[in-house]
Amino acid sequence: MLDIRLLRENPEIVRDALAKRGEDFPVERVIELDMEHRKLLHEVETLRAQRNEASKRLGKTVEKPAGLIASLRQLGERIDSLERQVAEMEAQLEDYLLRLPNIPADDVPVGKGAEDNIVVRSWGSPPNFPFTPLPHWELGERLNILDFQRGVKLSGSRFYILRGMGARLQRGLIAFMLDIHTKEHGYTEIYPPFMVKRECMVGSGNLPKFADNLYHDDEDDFWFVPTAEVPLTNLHRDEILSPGVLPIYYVSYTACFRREKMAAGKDTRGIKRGHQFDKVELYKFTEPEKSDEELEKLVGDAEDVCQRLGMPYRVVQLCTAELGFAARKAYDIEMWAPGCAEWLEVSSCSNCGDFQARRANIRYRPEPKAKPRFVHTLNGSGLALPRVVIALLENYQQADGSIRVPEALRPYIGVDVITRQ
RNA sequence: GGAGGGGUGGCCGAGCGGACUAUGGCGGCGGUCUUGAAAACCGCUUUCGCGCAAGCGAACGUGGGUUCGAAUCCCACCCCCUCCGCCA
Repeated sequence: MLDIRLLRENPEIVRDALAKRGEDFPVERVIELDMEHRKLLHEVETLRAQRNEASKRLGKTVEKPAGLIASLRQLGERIDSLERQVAEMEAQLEDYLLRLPNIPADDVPVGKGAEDNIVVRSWGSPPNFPFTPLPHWELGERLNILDFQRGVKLSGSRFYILRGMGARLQRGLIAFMLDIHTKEHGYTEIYPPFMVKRECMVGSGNLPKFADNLYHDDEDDFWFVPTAEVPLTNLHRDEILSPGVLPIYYVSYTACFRREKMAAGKDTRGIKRGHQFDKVELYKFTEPEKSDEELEKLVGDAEDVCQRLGMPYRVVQLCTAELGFAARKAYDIEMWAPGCAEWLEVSSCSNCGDFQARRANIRYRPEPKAKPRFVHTLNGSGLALPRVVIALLENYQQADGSIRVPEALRPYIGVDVITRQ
């Protein structure tokens, strides 16, 4: 959520940001509504002050004059009706504000699509195969560690089964990543609920605008998390953090659930895009002045995982049009997958500034007794599991279809090579 | 799921129709005293909105209602505790 004052005082900044993102939004209508709202609020508060004052006097009298009570009743009715109008306007205003995306940072490249993203660095080089590398779906089925048919039997398209060393590989990767981030990068591990209340989805920015990508339980109004970013953001919802506690670093493993309502058939092959996937997520709460440098460090923490796995990757800075709703600046990390010959997004690291902090009301006190300020929040995958599994299978495949396990991962997997069981 | 009890400021806890943003205590901060510290004593200790400001308004789990006026009375819901039932 943006500060309404920004719209009041510098609407051109908001309009400019929307144009850069390529989004439409009724900025004028919101400004108008805000003005009407304040006018009415002022009116109702003046009347309330009158009532409070008269009511206080009435309390002190003994005789309780009927005329005064009658006129106060009338005043009360007027206040009541105005209050309803004010509440209605507030609800409207809030709904608009909740649907307004974050303002891109000044150093975000302006662009219209993925082709305008900028590759900021690359690491490693694609392996040279003396044979034609296979895509992971073929490798996985030959090794009997991926089972697509039975996934569909159980749950339909975009579901799959990991079997034997496939499941072990994913589990090992999760433990491997969690260990790196907790032991070496200073993150505290959190195991959160996978279903959360509606307010949490609003706090993180997923509701009200992106309801159609979320799974929802009607009976109890639970929402399935599309990423651990949602529960992690809300860990400190409605809190004022004490001086000295920032920055806070959290890392969390969760399953993630997404409807992925896109063109049927897009990315359906393999395990690249399922309705359920695992992810290790990094999250930071920082002081506003520190969030830019913390984003760079966050990306570095995610890259570290790629490097230890020896996987070729590149870091891409997202242009304005590609930026997520809540983000003011973001980088993606993409691993090269030689079998399906594409760059796979294994991480997206964003600085959300105070956008989520405003929605979720997360503040901190810079000094004892100082006025609370909104924190900045950052999130990044560290990393998304199925895609790392894809890249690993495809990069480490051998001529006989077996998979070498990267050195660093061996303690977690227990074997040096994955072969057909 | 059933029965009973309860939700008040950072924490404990009083208030049960008007002077209550709210007694008191703890914790925290500042001061007096002291070579220093402790003790004792004194003072300060929520947040948001509107407004240039003075100031005004709002919040006692949440939402409704009664009333000139609600932390206080009524209704619904949520959460916590205890007991029972069920359960990985």
